[in-house]
Amino acid sequence: MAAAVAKIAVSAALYYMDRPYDYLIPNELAESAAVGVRVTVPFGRGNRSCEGIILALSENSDYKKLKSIISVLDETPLLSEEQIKMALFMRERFFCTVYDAIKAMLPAGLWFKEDGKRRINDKYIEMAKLSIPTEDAQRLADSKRRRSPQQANIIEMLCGFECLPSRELLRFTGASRQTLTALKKTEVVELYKKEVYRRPEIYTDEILPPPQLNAEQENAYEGISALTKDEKPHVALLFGVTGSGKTSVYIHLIREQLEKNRGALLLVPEISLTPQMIQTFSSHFGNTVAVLHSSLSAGERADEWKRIKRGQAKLIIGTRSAVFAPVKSLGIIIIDEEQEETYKSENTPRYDAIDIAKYRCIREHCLLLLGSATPNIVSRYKAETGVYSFFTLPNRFNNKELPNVQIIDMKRELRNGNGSNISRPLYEALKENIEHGEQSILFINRRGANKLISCGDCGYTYKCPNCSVPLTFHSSNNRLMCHYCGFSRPIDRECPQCGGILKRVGAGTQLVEDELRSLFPDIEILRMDTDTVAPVGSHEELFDKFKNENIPVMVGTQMVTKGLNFENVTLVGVISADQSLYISDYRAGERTFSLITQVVGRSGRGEKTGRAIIQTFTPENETIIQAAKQDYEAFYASEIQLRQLQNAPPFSDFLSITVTGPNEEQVVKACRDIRYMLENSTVGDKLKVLGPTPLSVVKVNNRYRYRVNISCCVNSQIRSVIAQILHECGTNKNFKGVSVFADADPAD
DNA sequence: AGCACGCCGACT
DNA sequence: GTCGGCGTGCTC
Repeated sequence: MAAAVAKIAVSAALYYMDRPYDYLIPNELAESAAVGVRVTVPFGRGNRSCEGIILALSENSDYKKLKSIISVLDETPLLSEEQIKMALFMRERFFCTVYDAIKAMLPAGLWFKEDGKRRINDKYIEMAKLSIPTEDAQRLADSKRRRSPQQANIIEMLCGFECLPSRELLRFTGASRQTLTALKKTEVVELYKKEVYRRPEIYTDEILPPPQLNAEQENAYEGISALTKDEKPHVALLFGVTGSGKTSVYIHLIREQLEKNRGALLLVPEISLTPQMIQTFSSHFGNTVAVLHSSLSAGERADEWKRIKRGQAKLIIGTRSAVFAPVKSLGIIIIDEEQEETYKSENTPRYDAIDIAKYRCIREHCLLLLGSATPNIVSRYKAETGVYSFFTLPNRFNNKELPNVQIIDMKRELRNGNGSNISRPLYEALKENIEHGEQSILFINRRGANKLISCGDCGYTYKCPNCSVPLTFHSSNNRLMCHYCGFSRPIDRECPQCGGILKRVGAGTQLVEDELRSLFPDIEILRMDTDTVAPVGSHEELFDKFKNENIPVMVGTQMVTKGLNFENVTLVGVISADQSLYISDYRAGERTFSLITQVVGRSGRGEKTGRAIIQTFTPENETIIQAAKQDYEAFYASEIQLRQLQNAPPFSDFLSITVTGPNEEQVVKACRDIRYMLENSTVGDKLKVLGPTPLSVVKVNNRYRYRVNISCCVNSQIRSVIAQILHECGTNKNFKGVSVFADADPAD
């Protein structure tokens, strides 16, 4: 008996009403309605049609009044049974709908737009090849030489190749389209369509041999490689100080897997900041590499996806969402710079790529390798307690010396009458570097600080009318903008309140650049921040310019800290080390340590020993001192004690339930109700509930945002209580007008 | 969310 | 009498 009923996840379902809905399969769709295909179904009172995906087939249903599937959208299933299982896992783990999970798992290009029209088509090009044996063709070409030289040229050219794209063939021979068509008619040449991939350009010249490993690297490689041979899935942490050559170890591990005909997945925090890394991997693995990241066009993304699915690409390098790549017989997942927050998604589904990677490793029997120069405290703790295997590369490659680091007290600078962003010692060092023709990088820690506009007389600042934040100045369009809702307005000539003079405050890149220009008027300065680098690939251009033209100074935010190697950079300045310390988040210390360590590591990558200058208003701060010494172990030792005292991760997990809505009292009230429900639930005694607390930016787009924080040891029982509460919030009329979502270990 | 069903006020 | 206000409840 054929299946008559399909269990379907529908797109219109909100979290609290998300469950498999049963639909009848009409006879004419009996063939095509398979598990994993998308369908359209009527849903709700009005029977408006919405998209769904078939999760399972069944012979009957407990439900009496079934509706029928309207149409089937895919010829072949988009998802395997295994991927459907993963979507269900994601729903449980990240409090999202099955459909949200599936959307995150597939490349955007595979989807119909909501209007149902725009779809990514396959791309074909026309190819030409000989349809007669080469010797005959050669003779034919000779005989045609006088009467039809164009035809002869084409035939001759094709004798040297198996096949050629028609376009190229015509371009090289200078022949016209008609000539080629004539050859097709006489059945000398065959024309056919071949599918091509819209591939993002990657550099492949010749395949380099794997790099030589030193004893330390060899050791780590051997140990990790042994884990890949175990039946049991493992997680390993590779702690390698900056410059210790983690990448070389990765290359050997990946190579080993590819040789066994297994796939490899390499996740990086942000592709645009790691062009050097991609180039390195391309030069070792050539065309088996696929690159996945957010700035690919829908077509490119869909094509890379196909190459992976067909097994043509075996090493996939990508950002967070690449963790879903359909790699054939996966052997290893490597997550580089695992402490980075970019692996956690900030919008629905709020998934953590590391959790997904662990899930895949268990299901697909492969190894998960987390790599970092400054491991996440939780990961390091798991390594210590034996949950993860632990490997270290304690020395810089070739035992290169660490940069000399100097901490500058900015309070003292201020007392000595220097109110600028550049301290005296930093100025001296820059001057010296410029004189020696060596390069310098200045890093601006912009978390928290921004380019504000304020009145010099009355102190007036511009506020966003929709959000509770000041507006920041953008030089690219000369307007004041809100980072949260996108509101913008032109800048006034004078203070709208008192008519005074408006000026810029805060250590924005622009401001530091201006200060540098007045200190060093004849020197070229490169500025790198989100203002200057909007278009795709422009990071790379700027980095190349910096390197090739030997520009003396580069000023930038976050993006100058990532894995770049510039041999001639011998000075790194951290303009303001403090800002990220004052964010009320248990990760603040960890983040600051990692950031400073990374920037300092940019200095002295070449022959010469580098130096670094860290400017701070709190020179006695332990974290800053430890980062200056690049002493991760000392930092870990003090941080883990602190975590124990605070009962923060890894000693407890954090979860949050966030409520947003246009009415502040109502939002706060909803939070209180949720808190009450949590405390009086069956797991109430296992939770510590805090809040309601406002988010750091309490109002965005005219919606207030408050949250209840839960500290506990998460388990499925607790998750199901939270799911029940979310369900209650969706159905109970007291929660009308507010929206509620849950998040495991929120970043904010 | 989005839509129908339902039960009370001012209109041809 | 009835057109339409938005409160209530459900979605296979």
